[in-house]
Amino acid sequence: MATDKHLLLIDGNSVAFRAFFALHSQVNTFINHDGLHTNAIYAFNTMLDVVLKEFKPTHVLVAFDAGKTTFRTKEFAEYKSQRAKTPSELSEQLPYLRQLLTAYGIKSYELANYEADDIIGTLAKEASQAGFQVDIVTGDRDLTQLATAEVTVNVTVKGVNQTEAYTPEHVMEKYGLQPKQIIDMKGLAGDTSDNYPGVRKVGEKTAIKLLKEYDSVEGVYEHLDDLKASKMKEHLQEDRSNAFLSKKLATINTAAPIKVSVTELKRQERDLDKLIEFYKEMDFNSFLSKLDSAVAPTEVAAKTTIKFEQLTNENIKQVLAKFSGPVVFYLEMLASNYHTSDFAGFVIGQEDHWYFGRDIKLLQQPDFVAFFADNQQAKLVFDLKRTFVGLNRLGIRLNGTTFDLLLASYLLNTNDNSNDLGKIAQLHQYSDVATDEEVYGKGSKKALPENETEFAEHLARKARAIEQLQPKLSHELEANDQIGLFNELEIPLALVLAQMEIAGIKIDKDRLNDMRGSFKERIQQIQEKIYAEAEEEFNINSSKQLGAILFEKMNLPVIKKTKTGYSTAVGVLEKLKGIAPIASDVLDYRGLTKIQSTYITGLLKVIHPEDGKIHTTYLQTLTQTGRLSSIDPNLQNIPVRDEDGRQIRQAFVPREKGWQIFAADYSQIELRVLAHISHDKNLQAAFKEGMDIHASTAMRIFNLDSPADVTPNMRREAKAVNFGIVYGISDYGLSQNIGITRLQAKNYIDNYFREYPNVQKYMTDIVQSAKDHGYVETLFHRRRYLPDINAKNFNLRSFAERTAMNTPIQGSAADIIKVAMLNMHKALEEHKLKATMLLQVHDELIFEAPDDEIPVLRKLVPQVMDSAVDLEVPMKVGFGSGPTWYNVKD
DNA sequence: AACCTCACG
DNA sequence: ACGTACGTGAGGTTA
Repeated sequence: MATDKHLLLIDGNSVAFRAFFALHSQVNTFINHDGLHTNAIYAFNTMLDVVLKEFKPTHVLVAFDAGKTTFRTKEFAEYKSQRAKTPSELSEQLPYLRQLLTAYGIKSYELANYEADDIIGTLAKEASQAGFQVDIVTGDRDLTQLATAEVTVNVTVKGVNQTEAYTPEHVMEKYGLQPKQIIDMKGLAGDTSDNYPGVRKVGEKTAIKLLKEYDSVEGVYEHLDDLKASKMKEHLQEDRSNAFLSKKLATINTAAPIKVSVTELKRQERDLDKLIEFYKEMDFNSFLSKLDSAVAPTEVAAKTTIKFEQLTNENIKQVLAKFSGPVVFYLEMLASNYHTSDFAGFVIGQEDHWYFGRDIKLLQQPDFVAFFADNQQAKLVFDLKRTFVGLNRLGIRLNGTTFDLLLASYLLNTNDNSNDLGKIAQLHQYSDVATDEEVYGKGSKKALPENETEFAEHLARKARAIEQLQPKLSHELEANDQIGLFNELEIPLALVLAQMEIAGIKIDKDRLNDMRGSFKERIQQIQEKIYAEAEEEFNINSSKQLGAILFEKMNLPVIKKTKTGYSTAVGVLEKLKGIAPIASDVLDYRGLTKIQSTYITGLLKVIHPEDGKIHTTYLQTLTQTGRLSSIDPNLQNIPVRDEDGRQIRQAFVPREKGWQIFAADYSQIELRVLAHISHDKNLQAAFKEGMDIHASTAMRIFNLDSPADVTPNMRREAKAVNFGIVYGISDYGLSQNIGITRLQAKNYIDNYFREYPNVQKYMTDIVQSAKDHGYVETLFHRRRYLPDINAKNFNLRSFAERTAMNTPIQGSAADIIKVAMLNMHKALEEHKLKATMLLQVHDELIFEAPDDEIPVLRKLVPQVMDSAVDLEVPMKVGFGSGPTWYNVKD
């Protein structure tokens, strides 16, 4: 494909717009020293680097819109008139984009009365006739009408760093239309964002159907008489002129009177002096340091120098004695699992005195051990839990941590959930530290740099970044009213989680091995049955092959399709059960193989060879709501709903004979949280009276007088409504979930909101608050930004709205159990119990304890969990114990 | 690496 | 008209 004639055309306004919203959540952190917003410039620059690298064009042009009036507004005064004004934070950035492009040696162009689209269309045509390969980059799908064999239209997805390439084939795949029919589709469907009408009640779907039949708008109207009488036909007739007008508006002009020719667009070298000046003006330190490494490519990307000294047995005493005030400590482990990873090295220091060591035994020197144990000696770290576990493996107890850069960054913005110090530093405008990928590489090539100085300097830079970012992030936490959440919840919780991970849970390996044998036989039997039914052998695990068998060979009805083929998901197979026994067998097969691969062999693989336990890793800084997640292995999704899978829990046992597993869970914690934050009297009454909440909801939404009138099916439906409420309900979602019509679902929801009016008020208010502030909060001030809450795109916006409703509920529940865990950990210590907290599964805590402590736990655990917070409704905690996790019962 | 499927709260 | 339930992780296949 390499050619010496490759033209890249960028739709400047459209990409700038996408760039602006890609970093919209950070619009107030991307401000330069003159108070100029820079988020769109930054993201635009990133995009530019990506596409230049990807397409390696010889010629480049960025086209901009010239102004509001164009030949289209002459045609149709309302064109784009509904469009909200470009935010001033964005429009102030546009002139600087031109500066950036100039420094990059790239021409930009605009033309009075024409839009950027028309410039691009005209040049694309001209260039492809002149033998150029052309790539267009835009955020606007309308441009896919320009796709040809020579012209590829790359539409930005997920921000601006990724594009989807529309060739004519891809347009066909996506829409089932040829590129030139895109304008016919727009003609019929109209475009709300550009504010032209199309035909009433005709959307993309209907338009595509019509065009497949009649090819074009003209074709549709020529054959209008063939259509049988319908509302749609009436609309088509009435809106005929709109359809033709809309098509005209959607059509890109490929003969605009432009004054540049392709040959003038040859890409020039970047003007490094200009670019450096520009980046300094914008405070783009990360781009600056990249530029440095481009100028002097052998050096690690960082712009200042750093000094360090080797730590040795001889100087430890003096080094430690000299410290005063908070000390930064960073321990490096390269492998993904820190419970088993080798130690690579460490750095310790303060105020630009950094001490580096590769020999981990140095840390075990008594002065050092005492230093770590000293609660009065403040330490600053990155990833406290990881550091605690690492030191614990060396027999060292870490106390006195006052700051964790990773945790602080997560609380400030859960959207930036990287675990890489370098990346996090960059997000906070600190660029003097490389990312691990830059220094160590990735995948199989990940390794320490050969040059030890480079390694030491990388660690020293990390330490310095922690120290320098601490005041800024602490200040931001304070501004967000999150100091309590940070100091009193997440920091101490990191230590509790670390100790749970370290404790691990004992596994009965023999039990798992026995199960492996019996599952293997059952799988074999059912596999043979399926082969017999299919009359051939195939890979049942392959949804593609399975689809071919079911829907092509056996001709079963296609219920649902996925992007790539036939869906064979549970719901589909359930529907086929009645007509084809093979569907039911495939379901059984899937159930068994899932248990076998994920839970039996999967868990056997991660049993620690020395202690026979499984040590999971909790991710404390990942979820958007404040929940934990569990990996390597995930112990938060061990089967419980089906009996076959549930038996896996028989392998989770106490670490010693004469001990038991004890488990306690919050009942309906999310609905209780909702009752609390909505102050809804009716919902609160149900909890205060200790009613069965789903039955209570059923009585209200079905208007029943007595609990005895609630049928099991009513309770089931009411339960689904309660779930739906928590998730941010929609009639469609509810109707799908319980198999009723959308109208019925809407009816249920209306009834619900009538019975629980303050819940409805909460939903309305929280969405409005999210729109006003850009984020929502939990009871404990955990924050989630919702950059899409004001999006024009219906899907993005709706999703953000549901998230706004759900996050305070799910997140507050997460806060509450975290408090309970802290208090529980303290209580076990205070009561000097041997009992150990092992696992957390969102609303549930699992312990192991000697038999004689079980009666103590039965009182203590519910009491501690109950009193974690004081809500307007009571908490309820269920609990039980038994010889294995499977057998816990009251 | 992306997709599908399915395990949990 | 739009097309969905909220939050996760892992194994297997396919590209």
